[in-house]
Amino acid sequence: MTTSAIRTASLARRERQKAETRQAILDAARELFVSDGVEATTMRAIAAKIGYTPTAIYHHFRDKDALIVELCMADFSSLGQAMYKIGRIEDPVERLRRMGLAYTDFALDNPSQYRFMFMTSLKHPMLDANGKVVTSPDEDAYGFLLQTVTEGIEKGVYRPELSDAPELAQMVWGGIHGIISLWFTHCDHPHIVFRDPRETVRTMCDAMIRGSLRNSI
Amino acid sequence: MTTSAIRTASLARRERQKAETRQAILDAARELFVSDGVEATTMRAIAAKIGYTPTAIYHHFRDKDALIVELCMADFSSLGQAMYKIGRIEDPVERLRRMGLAYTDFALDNPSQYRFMFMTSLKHPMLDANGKVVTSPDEDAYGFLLQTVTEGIEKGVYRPELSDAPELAQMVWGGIHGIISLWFTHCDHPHIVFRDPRETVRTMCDAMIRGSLRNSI
DNA sequence: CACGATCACTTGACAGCGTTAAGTGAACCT
DNA sequence: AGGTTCACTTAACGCTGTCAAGTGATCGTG
Repeated sequence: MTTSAIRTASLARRERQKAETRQAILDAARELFVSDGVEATTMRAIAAKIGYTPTAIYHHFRDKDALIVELCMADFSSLGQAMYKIGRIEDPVERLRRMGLAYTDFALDNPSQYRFMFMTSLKHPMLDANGKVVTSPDEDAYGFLLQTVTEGIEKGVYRPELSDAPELAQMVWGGIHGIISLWFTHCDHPHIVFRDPRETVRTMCDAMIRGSLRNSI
Repeated sequence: MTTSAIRTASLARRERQKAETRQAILDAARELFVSDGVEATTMRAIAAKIGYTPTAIYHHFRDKDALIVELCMADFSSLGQAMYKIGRIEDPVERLRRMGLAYTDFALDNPSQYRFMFMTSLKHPMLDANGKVVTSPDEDAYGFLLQTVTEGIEKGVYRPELSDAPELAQMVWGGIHGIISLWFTHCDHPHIVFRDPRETVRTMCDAMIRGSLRNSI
């Protein structure tokens, strides 16, 4: 083994070890965020879970928010992939409906992630080292939604007054998001009997789509 | 002046003074909550604003949450009154539409209040001294909504499969809430161009109602 | 081999938070 | 005049996120 080979090998090991503790921090943080909530999870608790001191975390992440954002990015990616799978469906209206239901499943299956993905405004949104916003187009769920409603508009399936793709997209997204987030924050309300959010979303999608089509059925 | 008259007079003055500082705390808290947000507002800041020490607040409110809830109650009342005014409209469908728009106006005109009314889960919901939930029926906005959709169902204006009033109510409420809350948390998002939420809500109400009516127009 | 540098990590602290036990002093009733 | 009440203060507690300074193993180089 040459000296340079040893050098690179040891360097690689150092970097691998650093990456490992970084990942350990992420794993511990994710677990605590999910079980206790983001706000209630302390840097000290995350550190204790992996046997480090709290300050060790700051060698891997600028602050608590950066840690949250990092986990957020992974979640956006997996949500985007769930949307991507549905992209195959030919009919843009049926695809829109299915995307809505898949989005709802994602939210209800990952409530804690959903909370900090869509129910909080993160201070520094996901920026990479160059300061550019990180979103690979393959994973951009909103992009998929926008494209799906655009296809519908171009095909002329929607009523003529519904020609603004962003408005249509935000109507659908917002509508579903509202049912989900209201459920998350208020399902225990003593005076309101909440219906199963999946059912309500389904009903909403049907009503909203039916009311948006040119040929009302 | 009799002694008993003096007694009651001084007692009344004491109580009035206590009520005044209590109100001063509420006013200061409201102002800071609105300008800085609930989370960012500290008990110390509220106290400083009215020239007291932080601990003084605890003689009037059990904790910070109780302070928030107290303000919340006033806001629920004024939202309820806004809904009540619309109650006169005869046609339950048009009334529903107008309630949606009024709700949206309330939310966008009082963003900070809306945030902690509907976008956070309060630990101890509004309970009075007897432990009963405080909501005078005249001010229960959700009750008005429920009644309005119920009237529509009874009149037979909605499609037969939409016969569950709570589901219908939560569909409408959730849908509007989603557009509003998404706007609040994400309107500054660098990659998403948000449409005016009032417009989007209007479009949604139209589409949702059209898609829910028995006689699709 | 020895020496200085690197760097992941620790120590010990800081300021700020919500909250509380104990104390103070003016107004009150007897 | 003396005792009680009570709105309010003082001083602290334990908690948080965060950081400056230090440590020690590992490393490249004379």
